Amino acid sequence: MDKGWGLALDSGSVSNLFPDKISSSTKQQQRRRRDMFQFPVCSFTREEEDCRGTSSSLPSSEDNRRVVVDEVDFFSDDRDGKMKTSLTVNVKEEMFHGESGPGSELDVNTGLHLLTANNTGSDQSTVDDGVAQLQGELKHAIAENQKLKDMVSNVSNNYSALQVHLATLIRHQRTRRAERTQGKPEVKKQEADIVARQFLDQRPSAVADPDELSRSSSEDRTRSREHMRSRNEIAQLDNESCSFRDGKRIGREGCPESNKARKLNPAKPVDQSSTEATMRKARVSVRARSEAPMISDGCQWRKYGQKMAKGNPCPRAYYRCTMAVGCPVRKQVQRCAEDRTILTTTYEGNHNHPLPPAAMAMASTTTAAATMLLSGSMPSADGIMNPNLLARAMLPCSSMATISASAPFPTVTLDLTHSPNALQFQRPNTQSPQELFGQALYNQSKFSGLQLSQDMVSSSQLQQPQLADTVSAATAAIANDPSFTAALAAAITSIIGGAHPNSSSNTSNDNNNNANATNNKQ
DNA sequence: CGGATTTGACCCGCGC
DNA sequence: GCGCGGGTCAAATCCG
Repeated sequence: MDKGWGLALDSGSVSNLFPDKISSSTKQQQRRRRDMFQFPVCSFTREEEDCRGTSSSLPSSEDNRRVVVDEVDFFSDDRDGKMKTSLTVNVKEEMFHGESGPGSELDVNTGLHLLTANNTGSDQSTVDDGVAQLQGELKHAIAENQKLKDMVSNVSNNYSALQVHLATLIRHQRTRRAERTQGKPEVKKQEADIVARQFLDQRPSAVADPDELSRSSSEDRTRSREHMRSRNEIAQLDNESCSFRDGKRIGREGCPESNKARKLNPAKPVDQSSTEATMRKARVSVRARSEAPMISDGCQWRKYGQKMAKGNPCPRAYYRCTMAVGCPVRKQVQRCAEDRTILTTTYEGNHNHPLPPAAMAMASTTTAAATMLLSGSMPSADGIMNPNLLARAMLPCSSMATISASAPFPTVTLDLTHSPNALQFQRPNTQSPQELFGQALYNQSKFSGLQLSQDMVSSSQLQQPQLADTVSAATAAIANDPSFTAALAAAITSIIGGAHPNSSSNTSNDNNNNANATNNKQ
């Protein structure tokens, strides 16, 4: 009888070495067994087996009988010479591949074997004590693991909020700087008001003041038109109380003064307003191949319009984020005219609410891209950055990342359609399209944070030497320009937010289901 | 019945 | 001034 001592860990739980339950062999485990990642462990009992690498523990095509390993010693620390506790995992398999035949069923024993350094008599009570002690340690580890998970989750959420806050503050700072240089106190004061109110809008919707909510909601609805009315923003804000009453729109004709005021009160100089609109309206466009009508990105969207765009027989759909009341994020989805399998999704705005892990990769990446774009388009101490350098550095896994600063809105385009790299790091079979897409973006954004934490990037991702130059150049540029702090923060966020893609699979699946349900309706 | 989607109308900026 | 195109609204409709 072959007695196997292999250790198999679900790759999805590598980050969690202490699952909630240490279960004995179950049918479910046996089914999952085939999908598990196996540690290469050498055999210590078979003399004919020497440690020649990972293949020693894997079955060969000629011999399906599993090569076995006796013991994996997890807790070999024997400093005090007392108990030496080993966690051993038994895997007894008669056949490795023959699960379909009778008698070939896997017999997996994941029981704990405890060895003691001074076990002269193999005292059963000592073993029991060891089991109890180990179970206690496991419980403790499980509890700590859960705490750490919670902490990571909290940090991610806080980072999202801070990101929004930071962008607002930067905007505010620039407004103030412009105020100092151009000195039009009255108008500028109103601008500052707008900024402050925008920040109020960006708070999570949990703020409970009904008046505030009503105003926030109405402002959000009108904000969508800000890019059109940027020259007359102040006048429009003054008229909003007329256009919306108790949070309900009373019609465009309900306030005849409004349009008149817009035309007659160009309260803001063109250059400043356009700058502000640009800050708000930077867009991130993602091109990806998908047969689905919409790429699932972890957020919930409500369709609010559809238009035929010129030069494209495919209609363009307009979506609004519905994960929180008043979330300003919108997206446009349109198929490419030349290649109908390519879906172009254009994102605009920052979420004003915490995001589920599945949406973090996308949101962080788009935020990072937008921030990077805006930072690059702004004069810095070192002059103006080359935006395409930024794009390439930021998204090196994408074969094509371009920035278009042309009117009306600066847009970063991330082209995933030619990028096998962007999708090649996936676990096979098990990921939903949403996870694949989010993971691709996660990989990209993680790569963009290469200099921040190289150890976080797997070696497989580093096997892209052609990217080294652009990444290094971007690193130098970023290091020399403090204005990229926000972008770096976003990149860090993307790392944190996507650092546990596997552990977020439940959430992402939920969201994916929701999104698919939405898609199916379309 | 309530929420999501559809779709025609409307508004606005821009170019001619 | 007018027409065009992009973007949004909201009543009507659909759907679970």
